[in-house]
Amino acid sequence: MELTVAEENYLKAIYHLSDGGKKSVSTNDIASEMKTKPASVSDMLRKLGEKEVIEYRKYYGLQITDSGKRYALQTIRKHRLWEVFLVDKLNFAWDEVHEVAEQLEHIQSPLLIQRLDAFLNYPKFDPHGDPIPDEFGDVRSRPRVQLNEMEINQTGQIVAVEDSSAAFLRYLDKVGAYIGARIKVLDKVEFDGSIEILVDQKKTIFMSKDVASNILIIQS
Amino acid sequence: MELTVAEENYLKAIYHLSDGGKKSVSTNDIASEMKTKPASVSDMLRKLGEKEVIEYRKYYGLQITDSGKRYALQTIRKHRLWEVFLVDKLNFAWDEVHEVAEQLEHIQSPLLIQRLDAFLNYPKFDPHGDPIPDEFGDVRSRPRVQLNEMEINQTGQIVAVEDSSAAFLRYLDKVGAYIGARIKVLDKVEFDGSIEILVDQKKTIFMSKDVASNILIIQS
DNA sequence: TTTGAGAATTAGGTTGGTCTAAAAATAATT
DNA sequence: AATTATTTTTAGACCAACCTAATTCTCAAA
Ligand SMILES: [Mn+2]
Ligand SMILES: [Mn+2]
Ligand SMILES: [Mn+2]
Ligand SMILES: [Mn+2]
Repeated sequence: MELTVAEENYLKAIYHLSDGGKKSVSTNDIASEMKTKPASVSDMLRKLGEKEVIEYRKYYGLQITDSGKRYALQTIRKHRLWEVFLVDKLNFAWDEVHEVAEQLEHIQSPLLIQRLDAFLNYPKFDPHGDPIPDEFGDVRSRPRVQLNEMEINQTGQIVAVEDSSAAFLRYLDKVGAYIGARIKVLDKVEFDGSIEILVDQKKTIFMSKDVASNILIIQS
Repeated sequence: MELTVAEENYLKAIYHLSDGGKKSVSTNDIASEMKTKPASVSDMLRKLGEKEVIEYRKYYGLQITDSGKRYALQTIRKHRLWEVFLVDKLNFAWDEVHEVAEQLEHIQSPLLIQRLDAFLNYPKFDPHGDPIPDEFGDVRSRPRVQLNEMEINQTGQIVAVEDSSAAFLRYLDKVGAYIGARIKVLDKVEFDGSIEILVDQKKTIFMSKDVASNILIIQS
């Protein structure tokens, strides 16, 4: 069975809003995420229910099915692979890729995705540090901590940011704290929670607790 | 103004069928090209007329406007750039690319196309030897060379013959050197100017300088 | 110059995706 | 427990893109 572009977008939104099927999602939540009206969502939920990618009980919410999860993860996989392509190969900035990936994720061609994946050297994370599901929908998830929660002398790798505003990304770019950078905590200031880190064993940078709390690390 | 995916596809078909606005096209021609019914075409022609990308007089056919040509050439440009990407970067065979390019050509992002063009090193021809319009819609008139003037390792596509005698055409047929065939020069013999070429990546043929000088190639 | 074949258009219907406004169901408050 | 507020669904409509069947138009042959 194949899904329409709109169905793919709804399913992806449902997957994200429900945190992979764990939390419950409301019609209004979906509507605001999709920038449509609740009436349109009700209509779509009925259709998604008929296609059995969600289990839908009127007025009582929905549950994404295993089939639905597979579709959602497939779309997420494509979205993130394209984002890697745009950044790594076409020199897009982090904050320029989303709109385009939102379109590219709907291109139908298993061969294309397989080849793209190989061309990009089987990346495991997208430019925002989010994990790329494999072709079976498996997501390798490693525990991520906020940089401000790390202790002195602990080390790790920057894998994601929680604030992806252009201003924040520009700041990171400027100080050289890019995704993938290896870091070590050199010092922490008790008073205000600010932190000093060593980036890639060569550059030392200071940042406020506020900034650090928006940087996600996988420790190693 | 923006065109829908369907409108882009119709306009591209009209552009091609009319040979860039030179020949007249019938509703039935469009219908069979687009694999739709004539009734659907009439409907679409009315819409395209309203958007002034064609000039449409009921029962008397249509004329693509300058605006329409620009849109068509833009879509063709994107289609062919993506084909180059698929073949050069993702190792698609040149007969596997069309379906996917048919989808990719509708992605809306001027920046994407600009960057893709640069990434591919500003190619002038697609994998089928068709010219890629530049960002202003200008198509470089395709310089044709005689096969005997090509050098070893150069590639191209057979586009015409200068001798159209039955005997010559019969010969071409026999060796599989038909119009449209992609060729690569494998070897040249200094002594008599004879040449060895690879046809469609599978068949090797020898020909005299005399024969080769009657075959016209667009290099790519 | 009438007529008939074929081409093209219109009429009316379907599906997907959206909307507003009205109605119904659930949740919260008194 | 009753009433009000909020959420959700339904009703009815619109637009894009298609379809089949009926109609209209053009053009060439009788
Ligand atoms: Mn999307
Ligand atoms: Mn992302
Ligand atoms: Mn297309
Ligand atoms: Mn081509």
